[in-house]
Amino acid sequence: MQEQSVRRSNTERTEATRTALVAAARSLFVDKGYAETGTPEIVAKAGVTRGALYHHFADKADLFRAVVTREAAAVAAQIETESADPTSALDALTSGADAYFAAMAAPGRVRLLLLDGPAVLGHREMAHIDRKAGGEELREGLAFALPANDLPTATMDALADILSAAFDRATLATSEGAPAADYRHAVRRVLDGLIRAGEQA
Amino acid sequence: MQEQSVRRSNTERTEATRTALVAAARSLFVDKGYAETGTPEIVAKAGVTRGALYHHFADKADLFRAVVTREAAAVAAQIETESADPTSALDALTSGADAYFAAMAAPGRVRLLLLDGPAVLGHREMAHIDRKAGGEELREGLAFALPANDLPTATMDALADILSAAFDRATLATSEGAPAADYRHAVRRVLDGLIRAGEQA
DNA sequence: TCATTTACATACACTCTGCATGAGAATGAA
DNA sequence: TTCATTCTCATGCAGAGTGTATGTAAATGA
Repeated sequence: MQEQSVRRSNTERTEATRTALVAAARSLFVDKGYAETGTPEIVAKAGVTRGALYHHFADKADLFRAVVTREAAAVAAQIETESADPTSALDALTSGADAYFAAMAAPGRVRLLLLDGPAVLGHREMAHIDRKAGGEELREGLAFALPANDLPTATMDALADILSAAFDRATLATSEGAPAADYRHAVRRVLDGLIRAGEQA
Repeated sequence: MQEQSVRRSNTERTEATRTALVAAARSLFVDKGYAETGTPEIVAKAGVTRGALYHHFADKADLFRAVVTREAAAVAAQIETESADPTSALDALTSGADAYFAAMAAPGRVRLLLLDGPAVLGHREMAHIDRKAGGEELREGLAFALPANDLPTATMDALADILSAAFDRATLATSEGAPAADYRHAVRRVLDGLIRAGEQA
């Protein structure tokens, strides 16, 4: 007869250490940033050794990738649940933008997804992670708000790309203390202009 | 009587080593990125020792700051000389955006100013460097294109901020191989919408 | 001329990353 | 149940890199 506290299945052990590592890493990455956080500090907080880290993750960036992937999924899920059904084309876009701003207001998300993420993993991989996590609301919202035959698909994709960059800058600025109202007004102005120009065309 | 090659003033020596370091660092930062470039490699290429580097610069990031500051000034100067005088409000903005795209097309500038710069120095300091280098064309262009009494100053500043983020994303995307025409059309669409909405207000 | 400052060069201490080796626990087949 | 195999880690090591402290020669200027 073996005690339950000692006897653990491998899958249980794996999941326990992985989640402990991801949680500890997220906390430290948020507080100190990726470059300033060392793996010894992470494993100390997680209660394991560096050997466990390098057994489960290829390297430090791979652990960061796991943290970012979780976070992107959480943002997408929150947007999904909190987005109200639109009453107009403009409302579809602005409410979507507001849902994005609200989701990104959770502590640490700006640093993980907008600052360190692109720097460590690159913009290409970040875009891939966001897309896989379900971050396509903006492209869909644009396609709904603007007549499909008005703009070619490639231009629509580019438009969604630069608009998401504008949204990111707005969240970044507000996270650094800029008044949120100013950026909300600016975003609304841009979206309003797009809708009106689309209607007149 | 002393030979000229041996006898050098301190200011000459300082400027020579500083420019050699900045040039070598720029080349390596562009080719390999900031994190992947070590100070031993930089000083070897510059023909000096690490002692000289740490005598003239506080640390590796400070040397990077010197590189970025020079580059931002070069971009601002190129935009200044190449920008045509506008014939309309929309033309003022689009031609300014085109001048920015052209200036950022020079090799290495995307990596220095849009990728590694914000990651190493932070967005706040990058914005400060850009502003000190003269990167205020966009705010001035907006103020000229949109009626001043239409929007409060804070909203105008926020609008310029998120638009510059959109421009940066467009240059980043094209530098990664995306068709430039798609992003030019998307940018034009956004600017066109802003102007029209401003006129109708 | 000579004291002081400047501009470096060299050496060192420290930290971090990634890997290699090995031990103990879990798994699955006989 | 046994036992070979695989999995999950722990420990130790090698290499690289950063920043600093110390020493030295040249330049400055009184």
